[in-house]
Amino acid sequence: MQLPPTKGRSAPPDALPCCDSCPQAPGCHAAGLVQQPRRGVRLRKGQPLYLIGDPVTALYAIRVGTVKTHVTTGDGRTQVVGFHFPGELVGLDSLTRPRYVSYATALEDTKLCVIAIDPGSAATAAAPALSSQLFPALDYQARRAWAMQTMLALMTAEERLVTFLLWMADGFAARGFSSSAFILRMSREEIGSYVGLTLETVSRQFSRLAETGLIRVRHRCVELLDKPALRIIAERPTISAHTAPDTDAGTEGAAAGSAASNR
Amino acid sequence: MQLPPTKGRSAPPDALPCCDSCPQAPGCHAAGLVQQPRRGVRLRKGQPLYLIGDPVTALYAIRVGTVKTHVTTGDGRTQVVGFHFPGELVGLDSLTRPRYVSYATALEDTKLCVIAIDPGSAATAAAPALSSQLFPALDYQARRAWAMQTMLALMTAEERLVTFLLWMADGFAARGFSSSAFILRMSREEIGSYVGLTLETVSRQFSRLAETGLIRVRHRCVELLDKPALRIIAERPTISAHTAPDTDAGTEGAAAGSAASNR
DNA sequence: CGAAAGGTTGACAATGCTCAACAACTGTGG
DNA sequence: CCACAGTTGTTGAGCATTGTCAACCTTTCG
Repeated sequence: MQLPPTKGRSAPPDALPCCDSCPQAPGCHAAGLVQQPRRGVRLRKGQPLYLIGDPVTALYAIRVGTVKTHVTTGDGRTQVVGFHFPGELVGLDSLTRPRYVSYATALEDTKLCVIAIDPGSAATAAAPALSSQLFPALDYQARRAWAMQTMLALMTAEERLVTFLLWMADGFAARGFSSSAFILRMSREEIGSYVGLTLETVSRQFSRLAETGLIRVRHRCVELLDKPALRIIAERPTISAHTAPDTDAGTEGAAAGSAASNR
Repeated sequence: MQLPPTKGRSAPPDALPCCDSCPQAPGCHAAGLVQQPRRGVRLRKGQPLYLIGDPVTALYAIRVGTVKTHVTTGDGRTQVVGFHFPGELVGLDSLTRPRYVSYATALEDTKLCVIAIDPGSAATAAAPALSSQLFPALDYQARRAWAMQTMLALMTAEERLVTFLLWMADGFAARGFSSSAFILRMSREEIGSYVGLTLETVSRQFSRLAETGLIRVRHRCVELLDKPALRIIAERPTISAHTAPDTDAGTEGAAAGSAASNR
């Protein structure tokens, strides 16, 4: 946690047992990605998996643990761009690039599979081989980025946090865990950075939701007490798939008529 | 502009001359995507290319014109998710899905190439065939979504608009046009929706930038008078690729020490 | 046990939104 | 070609949400 960055990267690549014994095998985004036996990496809480600017040599699949990807801005601010959970791939955003475009850091003790990438071949040679496996993962990534965009553009603080909690809940549910009581692996500051709020606002909104009886928070332990109500809050500014396709709502130019506004 | 949605889609698919005569041929994201001769579509200002929920039958490459992709939210608000310019692909975000996940609407009179997609095969059969061509486009899309995410999460109104203008300028420059004087094809409201602000704020910030002498605005006509100064404003909260990787700045856990904050 | 990190809460300020009036431009029909 | 209506853009005043600064509490971990 206080180790110099290099330490994390040189972590002993002890060979872990392969997918057969992996708890994430079903539903793993890396399933069948490479045939050769994979190496593993272990990270302790706070250790970096890779740094921005490092040469891209591998893609990682999480076996156990949680990882955040993040960047820093010109004026020293930190921006979390993603949280990654067991079965997910880390490093996808850098796949076509020679060097990583973000940091990846373990939020807790974490074990990962290393999926080696032929240096430089990512965008070209690897494409045919990987694409059928990678496509779903890329698609997933794109869809999530897209959801983030609409969330950041037009949600209030409350809506953002409720949405975030429901995303977390869905993630836990997908992995067979309770979706109504779970532990957040990240700090308030990291949550805030991710959803575009300050840590104080995150804390306040959590308190407010708790007062209302919708959730229950103690430290990083969260209970969703009224999921239907939460869903309503979160889905207020969410995309409506088929909003009356026959009305002229779809046509542009007439958009000014509607009371369209942001936030 | 006031036509029923169906009209736009049934626009006469008059066969346009192929890539040889296309002004966008160099740098076109669709270059070499499909061998067969392509059909074309023409849209007039305000006409939809496709509607959310329509079955995905094609990908489109813009020959001339500008297209916006947008969605509507549960409470009736509109969210612009992308502006698309000549040489770019439209419909990528829906490529792996059976139905379009957004609207696409022409912002001005527009001509497009139709790249037919075997229904349902997008995610599977098409993958090997298309991937090598599609990869750059998907990568580009991912990178842009990512930039949007950081912009929406931590930029002020001024920073967002300057960034937007510079993006536009880069786009024009890449197509051989002046990057210091150009015409915005979209309304203030559409710009605002895209960058997460209200149209009033957009207007006000433009005025303020004009007062400062950094830009010059009349209607939709924009001149960038002091691009270096604009760059400084925009890059203030922008990702720094290699921020002193050796200092402890990269390590997490110590992040609390730095005055990291959002917005 | 004590220090450090993380979380909560309060007071205040400011950015950006809402409502509203008005001005400028576009396009259309007489 | 002009006048009008409709649309788009500008500007102002007030307000609300959220950020800032700061103090204090709680948990964790050495």
